[in-house]
Amino acid sequence: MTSGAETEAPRRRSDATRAAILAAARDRFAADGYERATVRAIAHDAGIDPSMVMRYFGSKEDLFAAVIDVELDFPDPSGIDRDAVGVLLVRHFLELWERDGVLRTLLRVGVTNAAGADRLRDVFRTQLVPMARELGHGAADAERRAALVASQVLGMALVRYVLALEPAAGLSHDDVVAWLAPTVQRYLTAEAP
Amino acid sequence: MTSGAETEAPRRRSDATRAAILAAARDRFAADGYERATVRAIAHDAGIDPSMVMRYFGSKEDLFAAVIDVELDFPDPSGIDRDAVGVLLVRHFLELWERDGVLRTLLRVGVTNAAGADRLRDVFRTQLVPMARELGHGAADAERRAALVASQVLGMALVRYVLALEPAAGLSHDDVVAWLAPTVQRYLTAEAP
DNA sequence: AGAGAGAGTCAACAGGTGTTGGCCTACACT
DNA sequence: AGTGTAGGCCAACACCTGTTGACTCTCTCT
Repeated sequence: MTSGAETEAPRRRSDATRAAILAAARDRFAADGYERATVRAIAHDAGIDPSMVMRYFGSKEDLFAAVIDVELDFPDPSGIDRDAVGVLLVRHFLELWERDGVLRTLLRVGVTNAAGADRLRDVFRTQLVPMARELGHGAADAERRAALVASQVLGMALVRYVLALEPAAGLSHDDVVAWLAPTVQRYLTAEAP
Repeated sequence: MTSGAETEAPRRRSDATRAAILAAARDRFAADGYERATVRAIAHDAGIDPSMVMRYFGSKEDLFAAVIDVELDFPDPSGIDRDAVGVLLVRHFLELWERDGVLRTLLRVGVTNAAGADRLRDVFRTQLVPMARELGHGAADAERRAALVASQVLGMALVRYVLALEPAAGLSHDDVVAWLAPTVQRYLTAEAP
């Protein structure tokens, strides 16, 4: 993230610590899941005392909420090329998954933690469903198609980043796009079977 | 493990307890994941003392190993109908997911627990890869195709049973088959892109 | 009937967890 | 220079975890 908005320099030196805690927490949650990512381990990674985590974020749960509260700029659904939406979406997801660890964190934690699952459903509802609606489907149909897309995209993320199932984890971006884009394209634009 | 050696009826009344613990553990692991499924909670569900869990299974880890050690009879890969493999596989998976909770347990735990992830990779390697090979693909290609199938099938299980993403969770079996079977069919039999 | 083992309970342990409050230190401002 | 305060550490708390060993009950076999 290049901070272009802030014209003033970071006055408080606490800002650096706060950022360090957030980064350490993101990585630990992504690597270990919610329960096994201990406050002590996160504090150790950030180079500070565990009690500082509480002072800055209140509780472990609030810290996790702060981690998953970042923006996940999806492509603008309005005016997308109807025939290229599959390629566009798969490529975009690959970049999103690999840029920072937020989506990986979300997936790993969402499986056991209610707040994580909520946020995941939220991403689905505010990003994927509008895109399906933009392609001209009614409300119920759009939700169904968005869910199908989610199943394929999340499934690939699962085998690739969480389970690290070897052949999937080693596929190039182009390979993934070549195989998955037609699937996503069909889920979004093909006639209902 | 089907105990083929014992021809006699279950003599010991401990067998009932053992089964009760296994069932309670399966459900708790599936519902809460590995860490949050405590030995105390499992024992409570099974109606016995926590120490009995240890006496019967040695440790929590061994208990989990026993839970995921059950057979998951997949369809015989030899002599399958090449053009119907998509429908066959998706329908079979739906039944497998909903019959007992083992696969759901595996998915939920596999995300944070190494043993669960191992077993999941094992299922993939011993069941899905041979099926791809049976369809005439070389070793590397078969693994790639099997991984693609796994991504779609596990992804649907994820949104449907773990995240309970509403439109997906409410789809009928026929709907799921109608949408997913062509995807799986393409991953297994279409020419590589 | 008596003995022995199988099945089960109880209470406690050692270690790890999130969380809290008191104390120290170093900097910024007057 | 003196002082207030933000930033940080330390030690402890209450609780929960997996796990253990001693004890009791109850059936079965001789």
